[in-house]
Amino acid sequence: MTTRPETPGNSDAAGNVPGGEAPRTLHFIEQIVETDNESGKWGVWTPQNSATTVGCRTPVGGADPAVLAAAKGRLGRARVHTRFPPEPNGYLHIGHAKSICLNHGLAASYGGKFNMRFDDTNPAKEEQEYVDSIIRDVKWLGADFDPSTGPYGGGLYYASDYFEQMYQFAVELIKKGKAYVCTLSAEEVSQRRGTPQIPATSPHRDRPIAESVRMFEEMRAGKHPNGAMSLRAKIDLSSPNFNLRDPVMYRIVHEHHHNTGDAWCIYPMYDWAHGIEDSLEGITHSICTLEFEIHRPLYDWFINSINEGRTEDGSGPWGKKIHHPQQIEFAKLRPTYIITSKRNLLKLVQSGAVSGWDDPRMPTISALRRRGYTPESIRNFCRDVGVTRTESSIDLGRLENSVRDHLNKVAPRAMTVLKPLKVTIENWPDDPATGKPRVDELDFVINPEMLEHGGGSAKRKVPFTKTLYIERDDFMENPPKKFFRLAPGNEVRLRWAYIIKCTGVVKDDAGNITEVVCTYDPATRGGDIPLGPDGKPIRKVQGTIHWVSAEHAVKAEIRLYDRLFKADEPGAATGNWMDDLNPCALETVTGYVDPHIAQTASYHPDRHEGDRYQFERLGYFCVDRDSKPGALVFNRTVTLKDTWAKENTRGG
RNA sequence: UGGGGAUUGGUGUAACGGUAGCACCGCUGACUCUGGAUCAGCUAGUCUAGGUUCGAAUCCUAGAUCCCCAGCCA
Repeated sequence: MTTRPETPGNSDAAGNVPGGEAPRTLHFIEQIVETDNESGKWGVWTPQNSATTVGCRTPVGGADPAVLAAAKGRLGRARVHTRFPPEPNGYLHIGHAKSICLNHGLAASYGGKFNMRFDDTNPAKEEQEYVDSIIRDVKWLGADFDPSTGPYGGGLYYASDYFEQMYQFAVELIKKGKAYVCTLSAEEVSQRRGTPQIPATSPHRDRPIAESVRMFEEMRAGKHPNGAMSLRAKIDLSSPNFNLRDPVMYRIVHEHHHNTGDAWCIYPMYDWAHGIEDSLEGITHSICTLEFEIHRPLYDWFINSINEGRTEDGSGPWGKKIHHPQQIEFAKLRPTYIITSKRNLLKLVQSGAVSGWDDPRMPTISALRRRGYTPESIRNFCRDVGVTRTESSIDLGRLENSVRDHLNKVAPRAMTVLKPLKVTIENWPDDPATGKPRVDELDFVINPEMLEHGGGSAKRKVPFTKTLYIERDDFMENPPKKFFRLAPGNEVRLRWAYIIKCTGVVKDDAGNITEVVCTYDPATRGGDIPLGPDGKPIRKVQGTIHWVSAEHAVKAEIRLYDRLFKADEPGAATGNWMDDLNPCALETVTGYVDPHIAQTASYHPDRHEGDRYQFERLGYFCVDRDSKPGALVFNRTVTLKDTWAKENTRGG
């Protein structure tokens, strides 16, 4: 059995931590990398190829010497160089996270480099806003591509920075008789595409080379309108693989580009551009999703065609051979209960079904961040689901479990009441000095998990007095069996405080319960349970509920999020995914927040994150960016597991 | 009815001709000042049919099912 290599850094993007969990078997791409490393397929890192590539937007100018030293440890190692190449035509979503973790994780595991590259070859769809958001999201996820801050950073690149080089290569292909200018309209090309049995046709594939060169120059010079002509590769009009039926390499698009402005009016197609981008950057393993598998012959054909007539030492008319990376495909991540198509996500945003790309109900990285997800939890999730060529769908519950797992360990606890019910402790004493109800300051353990993990017994105070709020769900006048919470005549523990007993209820004219009256037992303060003569506790309460002091708690807007879709595969049954939108995916309530949290919780614009907490017995919550001084807004990231609710529904 | 892929418990994933394992979900129980967490246990699987072999999830043959491909999108 093969297992993961030792990680040069402290932890890789896949989330493996030295000395952490048991070694994992290698997934198929790691096995390819290992095989390549053993055979020396890609050579080793040298000072030359370790330096940043031409076109890098993040040169290692004032780099931290320590980071550079780490990068130096790369020298002599087998070369592994990956990249994440999104088109900036939308926000990144959870599916992209898998690719980011995979690519960055590979670079980190094998002491290689990871490039961030924008595949920005279609100005009609791309925007600077998307470029900015993608950079923000990739960095936040922890896939540091900046060579001056990340040991595996290979730099930031734009495909559009290679346009001149791509153009020169295209001219070269024309001159080699491997490409020609075609004046068929898009519609005509489509009509002549043929069928699996019938070959395509093109009247222009034998256009004289000189004429194609001249016309291609005219295309670049802007002498022709959109769609008037295109540059096509001369491959095989009868190939069963339609990608090889003389695919278009360049089209005319008179449109402003977010990076190159108006410098160009011809733009390379994906297949032509992508291999060149990978090659120029020295990428070893060009990882993409399964639907590109059928493009791989074309990926290879283009690079081989450029290399035809080229030599290793650069002698001869065409110069030196260019690097030929290996394309590898894997199955994309498809979680249940969400959609990831950029077109449909855009529709959600534009239709107003959500408030924006970072609406916490969205599956985008920025939405998950706003919702309270941690980068660690997303990385762990991506590691857990694995990397294969099998198309599968992942239960969204696993993502939710992942963030619960992480937040359980790191989130401070607090008590907050979402749907309040007033509780009066009728035997609570007054303070003789003021004549008002006494205020008790009780100890509250900030995070019992950290306590267990040796993180100290950090505590803070929480005020208790005569009038409290508890959760409305935690009281029932006529409770079913196995209801461990408050009910008439019943005892319950108030978390970190006293055991109380319900002695009565107050109702309004309509018969609704407006208040619960209780007595408290002073001997049970702070969790103490009086011992009997036999040394054993004289009683045991089954339930512990959370509470806040009515006088001290602070009101806050709390947004309770649920899944955006109520179908595990939106649209599968209804035929229209919009029909499966969950109308209850957002419920806003005014809750009563622990006064300590109300004072200290804040949003951090620099990190685009708000403080995260566990509101005990309810779930994990974080401060939203809509918060204003004195008016906090919280998002519910995810609920806690609730076996009582499950039991309750099961029982009917 | 062309070509390219895929198929292991409910879900995801290991196995690389030699004991079908792991995780999640689910179910039991223990523990617990969160009906949380933690711990222990249980349930459940090789798409089908042939063949090769001492031995097949793995190799061969045939079939089934699902996904991708005929953008001047990526």
